[in-house]
Amino acid sequence: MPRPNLNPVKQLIDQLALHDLISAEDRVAFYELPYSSRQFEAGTYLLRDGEITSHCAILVSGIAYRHKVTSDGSRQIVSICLPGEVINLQQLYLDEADNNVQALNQCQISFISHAALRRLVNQRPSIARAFFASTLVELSMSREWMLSIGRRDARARVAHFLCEIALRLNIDGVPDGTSYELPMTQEQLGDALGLTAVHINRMIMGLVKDNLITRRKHGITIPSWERLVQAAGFNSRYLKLNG
Amino acid sequence: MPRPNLNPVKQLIDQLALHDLISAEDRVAFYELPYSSRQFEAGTYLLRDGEITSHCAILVSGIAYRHKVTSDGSRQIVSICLPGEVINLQQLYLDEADNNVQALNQCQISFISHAALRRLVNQRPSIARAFFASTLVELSMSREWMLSIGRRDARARVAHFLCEIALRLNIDGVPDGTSYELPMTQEQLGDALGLTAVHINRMIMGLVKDNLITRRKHGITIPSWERLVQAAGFNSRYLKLNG
DNA sequence: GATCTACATTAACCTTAGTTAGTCTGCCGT
DNA sequence: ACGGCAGACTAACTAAGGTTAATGTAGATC
Repeated sequence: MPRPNLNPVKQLIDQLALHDLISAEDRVAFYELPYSSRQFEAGTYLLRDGEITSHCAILVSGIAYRHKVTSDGSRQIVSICLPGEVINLQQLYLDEADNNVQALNQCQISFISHAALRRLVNQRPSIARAFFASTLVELSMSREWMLSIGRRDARARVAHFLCEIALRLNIDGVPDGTSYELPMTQEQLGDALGLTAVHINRMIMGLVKDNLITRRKHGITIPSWERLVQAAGFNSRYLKLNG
Repeated sequence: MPRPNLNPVKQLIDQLALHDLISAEDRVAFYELPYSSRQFEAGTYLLRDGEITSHCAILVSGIAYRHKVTSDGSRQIVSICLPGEVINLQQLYLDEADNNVQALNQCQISFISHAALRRLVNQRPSIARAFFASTLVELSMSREWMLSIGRRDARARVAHFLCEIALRLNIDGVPDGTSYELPMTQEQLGDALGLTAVHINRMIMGLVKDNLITRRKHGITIPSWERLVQAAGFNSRYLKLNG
């Protein structure tokens, strides 16, 4: 159920402010941007490989995933998009999209025209800088994801993923007993972590058996953050959340 | 042997100009930046995890690799840096480095102070934009790398890597018979592709046997670009080299 | 030339994760 | 209540890639 009065621009600013200061004047300038909003059902493509867009799409509520497909059809999910993120920031300056984004659950998207955003960014170096910083963080996250896929074993990979999402949803820290909804099938988890759904299932069962997580439908609960972090070899530094 | 009169700023501009237009005025402003240069031997760390830098380091000549290490010590190389790239652009706006960069062969690095570069970028939105675009391309490359590690089999992974490097070194295309030097050990290749050195060896031997590549020391020759591309499932779109 | 060292290469064997093929469960629509 | 379906779960088997260990080879050092 989408909350009715989420302000897209506020979401975006809050996201940018995670990694850079946004002055009061910048905020005012931001709030002058015109936008329009739409709801999309789970599964809808929010961006398609090859697409050329005229508007930036801000994910206001819901969760989406970004993925690429090899020439022989297997899929790799390369990131999870959470609210506040601009789904197609790449298209602001590059032409064609080279990846897909799909909604995991119902998503509200707000659109701001490239022209308006480019103008804002050209007039306000500090806003340009905030977008830049946020893209640098995205790059940092993608490097950690590579490390997971390339070098962690399946169990640590799953645990690491669960840690990352937990922390991104609870940026001030994850007290023991924290729960969150992860509306992903095990097949999608597999595509995210470079594994098969069957093996994801084995690993999840293992984590549950060892009481590193508990589950209820798509809800994940973390009884002990420290123990999960340990199993994952997780270090949150790459998320750049503190400072 | 480093060529004596490489101009670091020119290298940087050329790199940026791959993905965005750089006006004559921007170039002039660029050339006013003060810099200093140094040579580093193969193996030297050019950036260390945790480091805070005061200068941007432009790779002027040579090849370097960026890597991260898991808590239990295995290493994943997450990108290859070629001349013109700023090795630590992240540190211009974020504090601590969260990855390492090491020289693969002898590298010339030129340093420009963060302060000077920030000033330039603040005064010239078009330069800010060029750095942004180049970072977006880096992000795009890292996504393709994830796709390789997560979903391509070992043989395609090696072939894909060889394709990417060939094209980045020969941005106008790779005619049949193109050769290049890849100063990487098989262990480093393994760390780049999420495989072991032993298995890299098996795959390389296979590619040689099938005449997809030929070798001489660290030199790679590609007899048929089309066949290598085929074996790799390679599509260069993600490199954003044309347009 | 003798030796050292780093790296490439190969073989034999092992482990992790993939594959296939099912059953089970809960939810949805009628 | 019924059937249909997507997704979770399991088991048996396979295969890709990892591990270990040995041999080969070319430069570098003395």
